[in-house]
Amino acid sequence: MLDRKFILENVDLIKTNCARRGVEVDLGQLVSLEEQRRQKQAETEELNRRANEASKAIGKATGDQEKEACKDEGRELRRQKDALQGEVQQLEESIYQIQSTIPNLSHPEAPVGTDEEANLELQKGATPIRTLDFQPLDHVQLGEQLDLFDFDAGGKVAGHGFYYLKNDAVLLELALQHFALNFLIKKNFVPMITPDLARTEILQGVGFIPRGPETQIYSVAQSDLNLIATAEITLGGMYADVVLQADELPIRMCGISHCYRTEAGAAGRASRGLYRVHQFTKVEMFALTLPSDSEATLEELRGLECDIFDALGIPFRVVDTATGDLGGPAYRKYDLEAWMPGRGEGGTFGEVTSTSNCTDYQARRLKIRYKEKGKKGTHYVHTLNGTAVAISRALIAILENYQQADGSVIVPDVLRPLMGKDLITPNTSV
RNA sequence: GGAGAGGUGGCUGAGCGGCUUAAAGCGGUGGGUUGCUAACCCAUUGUCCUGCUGAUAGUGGGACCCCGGGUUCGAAUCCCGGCCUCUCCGCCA
Repeated sequence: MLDRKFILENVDLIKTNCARRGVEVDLGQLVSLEEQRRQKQAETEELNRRANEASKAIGKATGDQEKEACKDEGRELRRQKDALQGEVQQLEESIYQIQSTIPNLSHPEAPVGTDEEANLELQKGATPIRTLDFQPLDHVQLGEQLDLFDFDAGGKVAGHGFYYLKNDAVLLELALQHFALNFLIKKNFVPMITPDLARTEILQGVGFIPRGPETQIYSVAQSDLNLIATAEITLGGMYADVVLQADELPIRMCGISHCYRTEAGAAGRASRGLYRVHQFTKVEMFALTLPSDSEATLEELRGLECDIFDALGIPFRVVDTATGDLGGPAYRKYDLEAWMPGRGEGGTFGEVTSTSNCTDYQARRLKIRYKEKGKKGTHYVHTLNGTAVAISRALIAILENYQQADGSVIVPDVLRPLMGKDLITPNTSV
């Protein structure tokens, strides 16, 4: 959420930004409602002040008659105040509703465009794409041969989009988690395993909209709990309503959680197998920084994501996400897209990680602030998030890139000690 | 899950319908005293919204004693609901 004062003082800027992001917002309505709200708020406070005065007068009043007169006056003033306050509250709700649909500002260098077509390729990973002298299989076929997944059982037990990992896929998942964690701990991230459920209020603070008609979020019946879509929710939520000391920043965490997404309306092409699923495990980086540090931190997170996929030996490219594809909270976002030889016709890049600088957009709603010693007032921190490893997509990239003509899959160097084997074949499978 | 107790400023902790402008202590900040440190003395001390005066300084108003409702002229204080914490019991990997 953007600051209301800032919005009112920069209507044209916001308008331009919304247009770039392909978001329609009735700013005129917001301005007019806010004017009314302020007016009525001031009147409410004045009535309240008078009512407070009247109440105090009762204590000092002498005769019964005088007291009754004061009571009547107080009653009447409170009645008027309550009525007006009701109007203020209604205005406030309408304003908040508009305000929360306004996306974050955009980094001046973010490519302008309405959708991912406008994303700008920034760099390639260290690993070149292999030229294969055989027809590559996709991860679903590989998994079938190697007995790594059970999509049928997933469908039977939980429905389409769920799956079982089996045999070496299980070892791969754990090895990937462990690898990412070890890597990030060395980079001073505090490792965390977070709850997989969170309150609606927390989800909203982070920028997710549970329980709406087009929500991506599963919610638990007869409770205020929702299955999280990313540990960003729980890691950010940890610090909701907290005022930090400036010298406690930056705070850097990496959290492992399961991620649950309804993926409403996303079924079909290019989401075969593990690519678009309702549940997966993810190691997520999350950072709280001083505003002056967030841009550098975003570059650092991007670098770490590159290092991880370079270490895994997976070819990828990095794209600077176009304004229209940023979502609400991100000021700037980079995606890593790994080469997936079995995807589409002859292979395509598929998103494997994503890192965003949300500036103060999440912090404002979550009320995560910092204060500097000896200085008055508080400021909102900046929040950033980035995928270290989303296991399901990383599995696709590993299986498809490391496959060999005979259908076996070489285990990436860095995972061998964690997995206890160099090669996945039908025979070697657990 | 059941039964009790409780949630007050950065912390400890009083207040239990108007004497609260939330006591007191600790801590923090500024100053004083002082060979150094410690101790002591004085002053100061939150957040959010908002009005006014050229202003991020000053000054006035409103809100905030876990959250949301209610009673009342008036609620930290009474009532209801929620959340959380502690103690005991039960259940459980």
